[in-house]
Amino acid sequence: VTQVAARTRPREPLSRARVLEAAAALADAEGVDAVTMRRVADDLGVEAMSLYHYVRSKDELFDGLAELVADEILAGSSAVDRPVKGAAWRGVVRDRALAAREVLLRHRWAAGLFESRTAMPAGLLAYYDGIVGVMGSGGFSNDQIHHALHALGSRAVGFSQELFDPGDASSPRAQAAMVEMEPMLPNLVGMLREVAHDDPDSTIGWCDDQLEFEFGLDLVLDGLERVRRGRSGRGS
Amino acid sequence: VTQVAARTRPREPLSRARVLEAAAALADAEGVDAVTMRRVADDLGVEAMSLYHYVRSKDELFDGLAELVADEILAGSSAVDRPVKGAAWRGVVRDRALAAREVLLRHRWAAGLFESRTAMPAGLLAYYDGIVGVMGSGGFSNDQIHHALHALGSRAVGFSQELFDPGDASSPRAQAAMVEMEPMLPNLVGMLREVAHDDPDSTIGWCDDQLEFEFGLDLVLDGLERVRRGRSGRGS
DNA sequence: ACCTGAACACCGTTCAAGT
DNA sequence: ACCTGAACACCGTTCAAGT
Repeated sequence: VTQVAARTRPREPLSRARVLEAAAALADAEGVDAVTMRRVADDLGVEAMSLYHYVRSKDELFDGLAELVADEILAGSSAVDRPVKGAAWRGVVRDRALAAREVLLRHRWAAGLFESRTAMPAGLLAYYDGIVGVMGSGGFSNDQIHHALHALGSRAVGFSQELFDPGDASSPRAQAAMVEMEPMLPNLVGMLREVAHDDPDSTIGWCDDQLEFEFGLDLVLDGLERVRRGRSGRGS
Repeated sequence: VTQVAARTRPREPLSRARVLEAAAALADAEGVDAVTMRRVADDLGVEAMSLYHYVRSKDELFDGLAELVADEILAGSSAVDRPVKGAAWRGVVRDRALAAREVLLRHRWAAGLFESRTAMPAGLLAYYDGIVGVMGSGGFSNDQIHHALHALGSRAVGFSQELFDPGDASSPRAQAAMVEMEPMLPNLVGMLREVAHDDPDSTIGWCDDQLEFEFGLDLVLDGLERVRRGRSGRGS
């Protein structure tokens, strides 16, 4: 796609940063499966083998992509930095999670990348370090914070699996599928029908992802605040 | 691996079920990346092309694997079926989530499969239908149940991303890494040091996955119970 | 009907060779 | 030093052919 530019300025030197940026742009545009060594090289107007001077392997290239996005998350969350006393921790953690979410919505392939990599990107570690700091200032014990990070799970970095998305609600095909499934799945279909009825504006799908993300996030944050205040048996 | 058996009984006919079972066994033993058409065929003592009589493509084979595990989850959770009135919903949903977790611990590749597939396996839909039924009997509105499923996310089917697992805690390599990272990540390293100190028995890693899974699950379930009782602004 | 062999278009990666 | 071309060992998949 950018081959014309590459030909016009043919001596722009390759670099690890340029390789990663090209791979990220390709993943944004065509999905993570489109990212092959040969294709990234092609977009850079170069041969596949040239990439190996800046990246040890394809695996390491994906590690680099994960770091790229992790750094964006860290940068985005650093903007949310106000003094934390007591219950104010909640707003800061919430806003940081939502800031992280915005980054991941720009790079939808990144969530899957975080899950598949074994090593945690340095930027993500730094992001977590900030969360730990905020919660510590808020009055949580380290043990409580540790549990809290697990309880938040990927929500802390702005995503949760969209495991439950029935897809396009209003299409004739979906409506027919609902009728067909109703005998097998009476409770589920009944629920979906009512949800769709209550909110006829959500024509694209049944589920407002942003709203549901915030509902789940708030549910966990509220629970953690109760732990912090000692109004729960947990976290002892 | 089972080629000897295949040679001994050379006329055992192929079938979609046998193909899926061979693929699942291979994934259990060597990870999901080892599952290639050629390798599955090899394990069955057959040529790669033969599989295409029972499976449209590799993608459809993975769909089949997801369905296999989903059916196991459904079967395992069906065992948890006691009368539900009011607050008893919580115990049933909890036990079903933990039963689902046991299945996923036997097939560690399945969680990733659920996330990567776009279509939800029929068994998982049936599982969710059961959860909706239980929560409905417990007194939740359909709208509340819908939010609840999103809030539970993958926890409802027994897994959550292990996004935050620092790995082997007690190895000299890890200890050296801690010292090295401390200036950059003071809060995180401080937390981990204290957690490791409080629980010196967890020598394999810092985190007891089962305990953390239950902590997060209970936090969400407690929050949902509060929603059910109307003690929260949410769920209106 | 069920299975196969050869072939095609793709991969990641190695190596020796170019400039 | 940086990039390349040919080659290797693997993929998923098509197609025509075997039994």
